[in-house]
Amino acid sequence: MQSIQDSGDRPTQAAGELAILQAAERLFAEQGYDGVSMRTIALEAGVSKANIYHHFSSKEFLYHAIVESSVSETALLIEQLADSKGDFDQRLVEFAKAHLAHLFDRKNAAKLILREAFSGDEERSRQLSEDVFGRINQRMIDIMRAGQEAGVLRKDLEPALCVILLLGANAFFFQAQEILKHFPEAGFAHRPEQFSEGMSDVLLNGMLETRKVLKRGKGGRS
Amino acid sequence: MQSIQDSGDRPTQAAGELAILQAAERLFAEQGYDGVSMRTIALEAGVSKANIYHHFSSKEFLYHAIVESSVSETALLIEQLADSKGDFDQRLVEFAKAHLAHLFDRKNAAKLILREAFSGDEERSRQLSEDVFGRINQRMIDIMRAGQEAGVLRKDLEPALCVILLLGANAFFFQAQEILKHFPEAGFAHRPEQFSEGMSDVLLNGMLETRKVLKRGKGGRS
DNA sequence: TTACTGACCGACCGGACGGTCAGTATTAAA
DNA sequence: TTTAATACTGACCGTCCGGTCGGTCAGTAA
Repeated sequence: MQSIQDSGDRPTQAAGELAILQAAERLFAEQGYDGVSMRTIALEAGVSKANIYHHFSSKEFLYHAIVESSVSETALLIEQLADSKGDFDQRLVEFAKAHLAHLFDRKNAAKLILREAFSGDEERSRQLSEDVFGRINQRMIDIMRAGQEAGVLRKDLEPALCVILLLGANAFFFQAQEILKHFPEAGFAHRPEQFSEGMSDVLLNGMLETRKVLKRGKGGRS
Repeated sequence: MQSIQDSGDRPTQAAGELAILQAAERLFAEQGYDGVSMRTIALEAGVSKANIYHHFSSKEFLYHAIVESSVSETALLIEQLADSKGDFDQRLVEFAKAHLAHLFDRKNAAKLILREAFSGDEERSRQLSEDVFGRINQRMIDIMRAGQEAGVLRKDLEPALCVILLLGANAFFFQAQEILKHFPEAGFAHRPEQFSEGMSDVLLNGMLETRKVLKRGKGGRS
């Protein structure tokens, strides 16, 4: 539940340091690097600005500490998710659902990483590709390949494309949720797992060799 | 091709004003509101900082002028796209392709709007919902409904979900392209229209009542 | 008691920020 | 050619920025 470093990696973590990290993570996620001042972070954390510099050598350093913490934690969790067992299509549906749930669970970290990824900075995006996306992308591609060899997944599709469509749909829904809530017709905007079901339904039906009925109570309204 | 106000809405538009708008659009799209200073815009536009204030009353105002210009232009173009003729599935494929092409064509405007949409600001996202996304979303939903009544589109799917999956896939690809380029397996990262084909293939096969072969040369490698 | 440490603070620095203003070119109608 | 408006500029303002510095204080080990 808590965001940053719940168990100490040092014997005694100063009370202020944790407060700083938590406040900074929230603020950076909400307003971006340039949108947040060290004064605001200090105020939010209930410490002096000088105290931040006692723990972190610069604003840049503090920001990266948070990003990297989010990155490594997220990468780990998602890699674990990708290790699920079961049928190919079952695994995919479960993963999609868990992945989306994770995004909302660690909202700030996810926002921060997406912000970082889409910032347009050449160096950052390259590094993120290696640290997070590359690994989980490769993991997912392996799963897709296995699905193809098992004769379940269509062989004429690029595995990477399937992965991007799945992860992209989740990422987009996560980013756009606030906007989707304004659309009266998009009831799923308020229920991520409902979106997940529908999304998996469409994508899997488009990607599998033979169609499958995923929903139980299939009778739609009207 | 040019970004902002090619035909004058005033008899003589000051040379500087256009330069300001173009520079500001590019910079805001690349670095966001907080990341760009009025000094930088002035320098890039080749005018004095005071001159910007002669044409625009504040930084906020300049920013909104650009966002709104991007919004109205984009909304118009996309609504026109949605008016395409032909078979239901043909229309959808064509639209998806044109929509993605448009994103890349008007890169700065698209970046700006997405930035604005996902900024998390309650008011902004609400306004954008009404001004751009709401209208084209509704237009697309109508098309989907027509597809359902014609018996082409699966009736057990929420139309809004189909729309979001389609537009979301494009938006995500546009945002993530720089990152995708780092993935050796994702060849489509360098060719948007190739992504468009694959994406339409999967989505349509997942959404149509009966499957369809979209690709002509279907034999994939290996 | 002394010596030392890490956590923490208020006050301050140079510089960059958004924004203003008096004044100078430039243009076009009279 | 005068006049009036518009386009434009350099110098300047108060504020806030990231970052520094001298110093306080509680804890602890010798």
